[in-house]
Amino acid sequence: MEKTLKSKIKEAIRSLYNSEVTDDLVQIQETRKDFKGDFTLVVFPLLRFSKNTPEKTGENIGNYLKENFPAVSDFNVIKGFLNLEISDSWWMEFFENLVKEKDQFAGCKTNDPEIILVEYSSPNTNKPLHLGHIRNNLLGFSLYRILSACGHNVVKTNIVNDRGIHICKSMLAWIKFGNGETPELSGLKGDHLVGKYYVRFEKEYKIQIEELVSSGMNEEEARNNAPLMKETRELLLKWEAGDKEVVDLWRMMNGWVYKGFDETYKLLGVDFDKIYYESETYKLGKDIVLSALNNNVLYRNDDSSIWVDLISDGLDQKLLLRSDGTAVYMTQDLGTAVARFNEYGFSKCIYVVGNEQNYHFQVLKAVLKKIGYPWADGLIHFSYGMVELPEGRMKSREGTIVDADDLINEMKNTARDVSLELGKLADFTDQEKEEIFRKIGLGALKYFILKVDPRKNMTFNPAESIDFNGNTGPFIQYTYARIKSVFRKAAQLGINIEPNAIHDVKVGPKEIELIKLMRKFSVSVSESAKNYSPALLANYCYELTKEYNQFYHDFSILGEEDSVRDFRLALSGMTGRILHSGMWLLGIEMPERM
RNA sequence: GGUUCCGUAGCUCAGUUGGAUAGAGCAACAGCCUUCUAAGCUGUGGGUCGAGCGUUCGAGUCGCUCCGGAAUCACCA
Repeated sequence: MEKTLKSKIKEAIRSLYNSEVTDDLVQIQETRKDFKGDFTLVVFPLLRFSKNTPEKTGENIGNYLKENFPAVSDFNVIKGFLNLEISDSWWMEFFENLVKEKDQFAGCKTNDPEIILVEYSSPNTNKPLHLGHIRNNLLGFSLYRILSACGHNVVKTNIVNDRGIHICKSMLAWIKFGNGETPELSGLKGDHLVGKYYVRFEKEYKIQIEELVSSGMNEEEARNNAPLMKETRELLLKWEAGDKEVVDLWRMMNGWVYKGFDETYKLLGVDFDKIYYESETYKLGKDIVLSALNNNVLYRNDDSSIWVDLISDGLDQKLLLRSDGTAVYMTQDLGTAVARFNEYGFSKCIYVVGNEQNYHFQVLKAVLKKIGYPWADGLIHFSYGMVELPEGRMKSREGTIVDADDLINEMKNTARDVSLELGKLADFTDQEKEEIFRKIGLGALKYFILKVDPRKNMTFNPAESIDFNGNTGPFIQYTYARIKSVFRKAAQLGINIEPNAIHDVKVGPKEIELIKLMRKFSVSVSESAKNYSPALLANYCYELTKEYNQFYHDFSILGEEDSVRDFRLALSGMTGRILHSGMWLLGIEMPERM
């Protein structure tokens, strides 16, 4: 609509003032609620063509449009704003086309589809997933769905940090204190079991440090000389040397962890097309660094460590390979990026990684470009803010980490408590009930996290997290369930619920309001894709839900004469379809009843 | 100290490429269940958009300077 309106307005200016104007001067926006009209043209930028007052200019353009463009039924001018009213018949026509459209995302499709990689999750294999990972996974997965809906070819990838000193800590603690404990024997989820030994390591390590400090050593020395740390380093060296016993243990414990992660991913409803392992990409990274050294792009320090100088890029000098020749984090990320490009030839690779790594990704991009990979321009760090608790940041030392599995369970339990207290779903089997509680609990969690602008740090209050009122997932789910309920009832009454059953019917402002909001659906999907922000879409879903709820309360649907009833059924059905699609893009399931 | 990000109602958050009188929810108070699901709807109160200056017809939005908070500046990942 805006597009045709725009060209009509340009036509008007051509005819009235004999001038050509550029698109950016024709500013069209939705009319504010308190004024009459649907779209508003801001006339201020056009005054230099009309050489007239804002009021007169608005008047002239309005008259021209009303005479030459049937969709514009009327207009009014307030100060420098020309409010245009779109005819009811235009809106009805729009709505009927929307109902007929089979592909819900037809309006969102991009003109130039790209191959896009989205990396998310990126767990370490020494501890279970926590609340921060949940935000990461939800953002990444939702981004994948939104970009796909816009017609891009999107690959979901994950990089697992399965190598390094941290996993050796868990291994060592398991060797020393584990007594052969396994997930099967203990009944513990694999990632939790390994995490338990990581915590145990830190605990024992701390004791050793304290002992050394009290015997007169300074803290840094104590950290390096604690027997446990020495043993861990030996373990790492053995791993790098390929010691069979160590590698077997590493394989076994990582296997436990992966099994645990898979369960959590399944609960969250996320998955991946391709998983990369750091243990497989760090060698490629080393090769890249060494060959760049030969081409004089990098330099070697006196102690034979390898560095890159990025001072001319406004960055610093950065280590790429340790003096003993082993890889650092950056090394493997270089390797992973190249491996990905070789495999997929992406035009964009989006890294969903927390904002504490902003600097890392600036460097990664700069190094790749320096080495000579022009495609590095397509690397995008999708940086999101931390999740804080009301008491402040999550800290593992203080035991304030919110575990992902625990949280998901807690959400389900709360959903169950609330539902049962409201006395709902009495006629359902236990299994059906559990399925609905799962959808509601997770819907609450996902929506709560996704509705916030990703860039911002957010506060997550576990106690109040499952608010089922207001701007929440369950509110939207509830509205959807009610729409479904109306249709069940209609079917019982033998009413034809086919969505094309729209006859001539007089529409009121409330209906128009709903249709206008429906029109914004594909816009908000496109905007979400462009800004990499599922939050825009989430807030749109809320807006539509709120509008529909008022409609639902103000009007009866089934109790009207046939033509009105069918129209309202069609409106309800379409609202349900859009809400379902929107929430699906966010990875949120919609229950048919709740 | 350098760099990047954030600051909107008591709390949690929206606010499209700069547009009209600043938007929700929660919390508080007052109404609405014989009626398609009350996990809902309606109403009331609540603001120096961190502060100041600038750019212009117009600034929560753009620029500069402060103030406050976060992250980062590792031979950790």
